[in-house]
Amino acid sequence: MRIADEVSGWYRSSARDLPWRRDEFHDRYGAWGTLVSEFMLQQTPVARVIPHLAAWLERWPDPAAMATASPADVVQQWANLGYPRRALWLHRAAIEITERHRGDVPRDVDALLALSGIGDYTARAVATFSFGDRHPVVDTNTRRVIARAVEGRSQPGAASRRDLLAMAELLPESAAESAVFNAAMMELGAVVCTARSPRCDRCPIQGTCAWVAAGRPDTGDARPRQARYEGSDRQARGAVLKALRDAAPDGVALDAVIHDWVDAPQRDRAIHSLIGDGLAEASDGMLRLPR
DNA sequence: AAGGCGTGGTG
DNA sequence: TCACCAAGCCT
Repeated sequence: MRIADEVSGWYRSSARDLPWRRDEFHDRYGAWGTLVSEFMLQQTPVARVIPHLAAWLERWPDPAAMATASPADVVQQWANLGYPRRALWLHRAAIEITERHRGDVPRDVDALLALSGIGDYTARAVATFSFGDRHPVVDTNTRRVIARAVEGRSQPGAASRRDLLAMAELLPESAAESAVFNAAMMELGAVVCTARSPRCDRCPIQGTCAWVAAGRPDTGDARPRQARYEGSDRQARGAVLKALRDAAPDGVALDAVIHDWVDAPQRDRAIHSLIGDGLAEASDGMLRLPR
């Protein structure tokens, strides 16, 4: 209760002005706008999402419009946002929404969870931030704030569904207040209670934070480490897909795809795994974005 | 359920 | 400089 009041109060006075927090954004794009923004924000920083979001929604203003696009168009428009499978999942979700829900983004969390590319975070984010319902919305920021303020640890553990219960404990009674609080916890983790250099001097709950009270101890970090990118298969996939985007719509001759790549077997693995994911297709000796 | 999956900014 | 990190999801 105390945490919610303090964090929500801080949020109301100092939240960043982001596109998806504006009334006109919701008036114009409704829950579809929220859904698209949440897909883009899955592991891509806010600053990189903003320039792409408006262009996407102008081109495909509702799920039915997106459902008529080709996978190639979607992957092309996704550009360099990263993790391009998300573009395919968003496209598939648009088709599912059109077929199962008459083109309207569902409000029910279970219906949202049943859509492609939507998990615990995105389903509850849409239900909460677009429809105003009362759910625990837990992302990496929320987990870090709870780990520190409540549990007195320097970093959260691996993501777990238990996190939903921990956040549910802190939620205000009213749906409207809980929506603000969910956004406020994410905002606090994003700009104050950051992963590396937390700005505790500017924190609204510094006085009640268990981690601060304990002297900000290093309690270790059990989160799984991200694998090295340089030299990885992921890097090769990224290079192949960039070549296909740059050469769209015709594609690239199969024997010329990232021809200078030093590790040839790795390049071939990348090509085949992209085809397996539906991010590329081969025919007539050419590799191109999927039609 | 641990590991795979892009890309770019930063402390 | 370079390892870390980012409004996660899927298998």
